Amino acid sequence: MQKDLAVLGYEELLLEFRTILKSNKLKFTSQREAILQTLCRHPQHFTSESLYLLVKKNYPKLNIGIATVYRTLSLLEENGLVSSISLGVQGKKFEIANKPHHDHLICEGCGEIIEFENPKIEKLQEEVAKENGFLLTNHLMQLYGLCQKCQTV
Amino acid sequence: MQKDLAVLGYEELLLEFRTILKSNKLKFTSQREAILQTLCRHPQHFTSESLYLLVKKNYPKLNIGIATVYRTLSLLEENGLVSSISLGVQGKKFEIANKPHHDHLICEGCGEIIEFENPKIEKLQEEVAKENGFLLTNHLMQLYGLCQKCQTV
DNA sequence: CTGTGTGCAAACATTTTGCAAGCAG
DNA sequence: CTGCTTGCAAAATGTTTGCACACAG
Repeated sequence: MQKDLAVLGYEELLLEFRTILKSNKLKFTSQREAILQTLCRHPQHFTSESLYLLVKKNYPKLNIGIATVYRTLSLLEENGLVSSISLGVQGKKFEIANKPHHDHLICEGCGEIIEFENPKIEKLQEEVAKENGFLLTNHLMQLYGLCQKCQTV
Repeated sequence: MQKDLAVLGYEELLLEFRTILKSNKLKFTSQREAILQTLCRHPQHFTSESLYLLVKKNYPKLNIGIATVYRTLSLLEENGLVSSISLGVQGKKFEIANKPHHDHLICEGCGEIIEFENPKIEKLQEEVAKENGFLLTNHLMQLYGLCQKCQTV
């Protein structure tokens, strides 16, 4: 259903976004552009709040509101340009979806997030789903632990 | 660190709870008992709200408050008697931790949750952690899809 | 008795919504 | 021009906290 985005640059994502907007009769605004641009230039994991603050800082003239950030993130997520993970304590985080699916290793000490992919696990997940009669659409895997640094503290 | 609870019945969990309370100089109250009992008798996945409503219904004399449910769930979770998963849309859910670790298959159609365990995946997760220098303490894996019923609708 | 636990309501944090004005197409 | 989009503030949601009274130990 959803186009595979592989590893896209900003230009391609922007084009993708404009296409989606057009086909839904939505408008391309400077706020939406600023949010997409910020997500692309900072391939980190944002909370709604932290993304809001960064956009505000980088585009002071825009006078953006937090509601717009929420609305745009929902829009981007619905269309597969952004994906989110919900961490327990740290709340929900978003990242630009310009690379293939991956999962997360999360340090409980310093909060660092490492991305990884493991095809063997993915295959086993498919098997589990099949055994239970499920048609898999998505999955979420987060490994919690201590990174090398935090183990020695 | 945490005792393995295997598959315990209510009596054993109750004893465990009382021991934990005593060793922390906390008190065994009828509210705490009612919450533990309700969790045991209904091995489903509760939200704070749904657990609150059920306890309220089953123990009308108790006149329990939602704050007590939150406080007790935190207490139980800290001590490993309850575990929680945070679902995207459906919010956070709790279940009694009287069986060994397992993960969840979640139907996006009807919300049904199926539990499973898969040692092969667990082993691969350990490997991923090791490759990244992580010391694993915990993990979360949720597979989303459509159950057999919902595929045909 | 003592100090922990409770219900209640207020406080909080986060996200959503209604609205009038702004602006893209 | 039209109607989608915005910022703002209010509302809604989910969770935590302060307090005076209750009650377990």
